[in-house]
Amino acid sequence: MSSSSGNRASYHHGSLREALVDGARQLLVETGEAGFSLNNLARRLGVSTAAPYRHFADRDALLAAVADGGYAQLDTALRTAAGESDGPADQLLLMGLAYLSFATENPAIFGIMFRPGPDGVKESNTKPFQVLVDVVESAQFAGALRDDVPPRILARTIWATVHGLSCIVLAGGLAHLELDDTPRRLAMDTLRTFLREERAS
Amino acid sequence: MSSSSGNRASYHHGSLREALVDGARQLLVETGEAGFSLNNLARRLGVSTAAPYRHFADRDALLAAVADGGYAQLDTALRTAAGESDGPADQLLLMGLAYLSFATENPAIFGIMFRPGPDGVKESNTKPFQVLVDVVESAQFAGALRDDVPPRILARTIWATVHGLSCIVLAGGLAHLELDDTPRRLAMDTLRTFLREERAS
DNA sequence: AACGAATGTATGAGACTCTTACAATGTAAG
DNA sequence: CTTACATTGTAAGAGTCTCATACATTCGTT
Repeated sequence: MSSSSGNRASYHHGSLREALVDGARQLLVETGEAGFSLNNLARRLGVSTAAPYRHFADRDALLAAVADGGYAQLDTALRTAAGESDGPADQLLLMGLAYLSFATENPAIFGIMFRPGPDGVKESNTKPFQVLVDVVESAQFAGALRDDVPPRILARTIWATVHGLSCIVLAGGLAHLELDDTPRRLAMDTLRTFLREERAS
Repeated sequence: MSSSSGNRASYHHGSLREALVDGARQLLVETGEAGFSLNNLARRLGVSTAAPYRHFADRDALLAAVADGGYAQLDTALRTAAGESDGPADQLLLMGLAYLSFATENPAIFGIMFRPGPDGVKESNTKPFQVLVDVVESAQFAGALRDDVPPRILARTIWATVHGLSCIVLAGGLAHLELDDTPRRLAMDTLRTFLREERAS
C-alpha cells in the first residue's frame, strides 16, 4: 500500500505527494497565487523545505498537478450541470453558470489552469470541451441554437465567451459597468445571445 | 522641464521613471512575466536596485503602470481598426482581430492588464469598451447584428468572446483542436456567430 | 538480515523584494 | 552667491524564496 492514510509522526510522511497537492490547493484558496510558496507549504505540512522536491521537479510541476485536479473538478461540475436538465437551452445556461461559478469560487486555481505558457492546456481539458460540443450539437438539433455554424465552431465560441466572461469578472472588469448583476443573470444575459433569434417583437 | 531626454552619466538619471516603465515593458516582452525582476531591470538601466522604489511603491505598482500603457495601446489599436472600414460587420471583425493580435503579440502585458485581483481593471479600460458599444449599436442599426439584445449586453458578450478567445489561445488551449487556423480565420469564424442569422441555405 | 531504492533532512548558494540610513543633486529664497 | 530644503540616487542588509547537494532514515525485497 503506497498511498492514503494521513500524517504520521514518523520519519516518512507516508503520503506526502497527495498532502502537497491538497495543501497547495488549500493554500492557494487562502492566499492566492501571489502569496503561495513551497516553503510555506512545507512548513505547514511539517516537513523540510526540500522535501517537496522529492515529488515534484519544481514549483511549477506542483502547480501543474493542482491544475490537473482543477480540470477534473471542472469537468465533473460541467457534466453535473448538463445532467440537471433535458432542455438544451437550460443545459447551456447551467453549464455556463457552473463554469463561471467554478472560476469565481476558485480564482487562483482557475488562473493556474489557464495560465499562458508553453506547457499549455493539457489534454485533460479536452474532456470538458467535448461535453460542450455534444450539448451544442443536440441544441442545434432541437432548434434552440442557430444551425448555420458547425457545432465545433459554435462550441468553441461559446467556450470562449464563458471563459472570457469569467476572466473579466475575476479581473474586476465589470465592476464599473454593472455592479448588481447576479452570476445567474450575467450568464443568462450572455448566453441568450447564442439562442435562436426570435423574429418579430 | 521635468521629463524627456535620455540617460545621463551623472548622479541623477534624469528620467528614471519613464525609463523604468519602458524597460519593464521591454523586459516583459523578452522574458515574460515569470522572468521579470526589478533587480534585473535596475541593473539594465545602470541604477541601484533600490532606485525604482523612489518612483514606485512596489513591484506591482510598476507593473500597473505598464498595464496602463497597455490599455492605451489597445485602445488606439481598436479605434484604428474600427476606422479602417465603414461596414459594421467589417469593423467588428477588424476590431476582434486587433484585440487578438494585441494579446498574442504582447502576451505578458496582456496578462498583466487582466490579472485577477482587487486592483481590477481600471477605468482606462472603459474607453476601449465604449468604442465597442458604439460599433455594436451602429451594426444593429444597419441590420448586421441581431437587435433583440441591448447594445451594452451584446457588446459585453462580444468583448467576453474575443477576450476569452485570446486567453485560450495564449494558454495553448486550441493547440489540440485546430492547429492550422490563422488568426484572421479564427476571428472570422468566431465573430460570424454574432452576425445576423441567414435563414434558408 | 541485508541490501538497494525511496523518501526525508540539513545546509547553503544565489536571487529577489523591500527597508533604512546616507549622499549627491536640483531648486528657490534671501 | 549661498544657504536651506526637497528630490533622487546609493550602500548595506534583513527576510524570503527556489532549488541543489550531500547525508540520514525507512521501506520492500530477496
